[in-house]
Amino acid sequence: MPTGSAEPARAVRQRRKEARPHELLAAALEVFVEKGFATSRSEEVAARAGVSKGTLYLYYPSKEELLKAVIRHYLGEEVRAGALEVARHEDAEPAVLFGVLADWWQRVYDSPASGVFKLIMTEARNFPDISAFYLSEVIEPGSRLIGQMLERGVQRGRLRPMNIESVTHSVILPMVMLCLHKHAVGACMQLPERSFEPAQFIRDHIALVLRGVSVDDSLPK
Amino acid sequence: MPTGSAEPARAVRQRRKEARPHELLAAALEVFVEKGFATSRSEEVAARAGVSKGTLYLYYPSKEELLKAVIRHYLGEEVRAGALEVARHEDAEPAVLFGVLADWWQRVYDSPASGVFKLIMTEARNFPDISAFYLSEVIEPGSRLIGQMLERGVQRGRLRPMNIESVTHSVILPMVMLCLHKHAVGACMQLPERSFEPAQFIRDHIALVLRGVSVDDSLPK
Amino acid sequence: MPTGSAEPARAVRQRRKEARPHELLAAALEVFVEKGFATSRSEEVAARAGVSKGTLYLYYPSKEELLKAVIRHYLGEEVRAGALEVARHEDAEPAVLFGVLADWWQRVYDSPASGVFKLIMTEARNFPDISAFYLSEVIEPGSRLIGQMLERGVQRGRLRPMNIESVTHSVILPMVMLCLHKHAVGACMQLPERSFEPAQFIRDHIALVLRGVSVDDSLPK
Amino acid sequence: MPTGSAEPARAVRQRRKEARPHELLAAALEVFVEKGFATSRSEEVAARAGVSKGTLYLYYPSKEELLKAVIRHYLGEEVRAGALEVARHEDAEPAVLFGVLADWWQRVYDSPASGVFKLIMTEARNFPDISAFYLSEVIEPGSRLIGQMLERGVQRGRLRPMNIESVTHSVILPMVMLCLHKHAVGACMQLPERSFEPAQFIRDHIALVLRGVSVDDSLPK
DNA sequence: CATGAATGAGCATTCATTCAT
DNA sequence: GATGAATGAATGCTCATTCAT
Repeated sequence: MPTGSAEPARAVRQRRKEARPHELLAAALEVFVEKGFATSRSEEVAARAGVSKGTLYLYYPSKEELLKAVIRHYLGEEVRAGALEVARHEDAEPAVLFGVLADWWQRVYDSPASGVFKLIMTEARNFPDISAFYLSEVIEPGSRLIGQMLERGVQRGRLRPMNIESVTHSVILPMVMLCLHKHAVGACMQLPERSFEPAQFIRDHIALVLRGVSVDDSLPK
Repeated sequence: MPTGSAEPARAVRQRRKEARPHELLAAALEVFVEKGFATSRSEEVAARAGVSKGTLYLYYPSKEELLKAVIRHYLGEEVRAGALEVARHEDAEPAVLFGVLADWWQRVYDSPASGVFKLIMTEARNFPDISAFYLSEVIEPGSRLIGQMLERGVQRGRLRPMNIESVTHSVILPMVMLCLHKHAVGACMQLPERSFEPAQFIRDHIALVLRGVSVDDSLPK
Repeated sequence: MPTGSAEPARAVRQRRKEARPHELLAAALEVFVEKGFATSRSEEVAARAGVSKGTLYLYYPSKEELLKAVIRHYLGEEVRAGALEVARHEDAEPAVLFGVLADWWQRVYDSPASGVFKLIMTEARNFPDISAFYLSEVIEPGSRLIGQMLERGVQRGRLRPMNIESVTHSVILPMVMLCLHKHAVGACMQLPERSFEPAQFIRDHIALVLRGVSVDDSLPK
Repeated sequence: MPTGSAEPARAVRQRRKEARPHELLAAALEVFVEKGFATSRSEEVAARAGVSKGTLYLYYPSKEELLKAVIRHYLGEEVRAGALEVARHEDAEPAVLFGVLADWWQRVYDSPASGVFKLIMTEARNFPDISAFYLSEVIEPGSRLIGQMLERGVQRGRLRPMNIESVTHSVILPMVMLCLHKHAVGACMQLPERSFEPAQFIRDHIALVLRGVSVDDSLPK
């Protein structure tokens, strides 16, 4: 038996085997966001990843664990990237930092990761693990990051004194909502007439908040 | 023959029959928001309304129709009330109108109706009817109302020229998100330390946006 | 209170009360034949008789008892009538007796009683009472009647010697089958092209059998 | 590595998978005929085929489709076989052809296929598909076959001129009725005293009709 | 490792029957 | 008597999970 043909095959097999978890997570995210966790059939996840039902269970012991893995994977990754980005501009002007923020949201909104927010809102209550993870790995660090950003701006006299908590949420909540909307109503209905432009909204909203918190003489004329 | 004893009995029966739909809708909203539509058992809805499984189906032909009825009932009611409220202050100052808005959101947030927003985000994609209803009965009239409010402010020189669309969403989205959060992560996790106060946030956020769109010299010093 | 208006009302009520059982049986026969016993809803029977669900149970203690009453009523009645008719022509020629038979079948076929045969074939196995009733009240006396008719013809030299049992069934079975067909396939499909005429068939079939059992020289030329 | 132990296992599995549909159809026919379609529990069908509820639905998407498959399978098969048989004797004497007919009916009566006639009478009205199938696949070709047989007999001067339609039905209807009876009254009641012998009846009836339609001088003395 | 046939717990829905009015 | 609201047992069907191949 010639091994010449087997070796590349093994290589491909090897590659597949390593790629599997990612393929499965991607497929699962897609299906879960589309149909909701409870109404998603594990067979469809498997099919969309190009494997059979049985194979899915080789990698994740249950549908629930798969869900948690999806959330951990996609959210952890994006948040870490965002934190690094902000850290790199630590000393920048508020306007610059807000720009970095807008960029990050734009990226998240455009990526599949945006769907994870829908999953969290949908499933958090059924799976407290998810709430805990979301709180400790996303909300907490995210809020701290933005809070520090705002506080530094205040200290430097570029931003007005404010309720840091509230403003932080004023920045974050509409962005999360935008992601949710994209995968909920937005996915099955076209907004009518004067259609809504997410990319524009992200910039506009960040700018609006910036204006709202800036000291008067730093406002753009 | 004294009918005195029969009358109240009939009255009670009658009252129940009329009250049933509302009791069922309330129970359904509760359960659907808590567990998600797909994982809610119709028997639990019935039980929480104090009736048996079968009775539920005497009033709503299917779980799905029950869901739609819940959304139509709670959302329609609140939106109508809000529209009337705003209409009554048609000529008021932007600040006053924003105050009316904040009050309305506060009421919705505190009422069970807040859960409907979670239902919509959760189920819209599976039941396009819901998306259509939400768009035509909530988003459309709500946006128009706020849009007009903003435009009038601009015309009178109290508000800066702005992208009406974006600002409208900047006002609405975080409020919707707040409702969602209340019934998702918020329902099973206590926010830690510097705890988040929704009532405060509603006021702060509305004020922030107001500041962001006001002409400079009308800003509170 | 004037009793003048009450008296006729009582009379009507009385009349209704007495007519009820028949109205219910007629409605039940109709519905049972149409939908099959198991798929018939007792509410529909009641509705078709113009009363409410509850009233039905005032007259018959269960759906099953209603079924048995239907069969007993319609079948007993027709068979008794047929027996009398035949008895009245006891001494007639075979040809005349066969004519009486054809007339009886024609009447049964045209009346709602035809449906009872479907009910029996459909439900006999689930309710052995029905089989027993059918056997003892219909098959037994009917066969005996026809058997005697044939035997007398043989004794008088008008009919050939034959297997009485078989011929009896040759007479009866297609007639029963005709009734069944009327309420089964015949009720939801039109026979195509050279359409089948039941009235004609009844005559033809009886004639065919008569010819088959007649002594050669009594055959119509 | 010896594959000797793996092969039979796969073979068994394979064999089961191929055999399943037939096993299920056989079990379904049995149960449906016994209890009636509506009162048959799909779980019992599965159990009688030796599999679990879920497996049934792996092969047939619903109880209704299973019913149609049963009818199509059993009836189609038998009718095709009968047609071939008759075709093979195309030029034979009427008496021979009638013998072939009697044989076919005897086979059908003895086989489980006889139950299908009960199913058709029972369910046709609830499922018009079944009526259509029965008409086009059984009644139509069957009648044509017998009609041609009779016509050829007339042309050759062996049979009297007759109403072909009626005689065709005189041949068929009692046979169908016999099948019905076997699974209805016959299945739960023993005919008393001078017991009825189906095999004898089939021969006798065919002979009776043959005698009824033969030209006088060809009648058996 | 991968497959997909088989399983059976779980749930929506129906409807005969009851009973307060 | 008559009504129809309420009940809950019964059953079709789905789908996560297992395991023999």
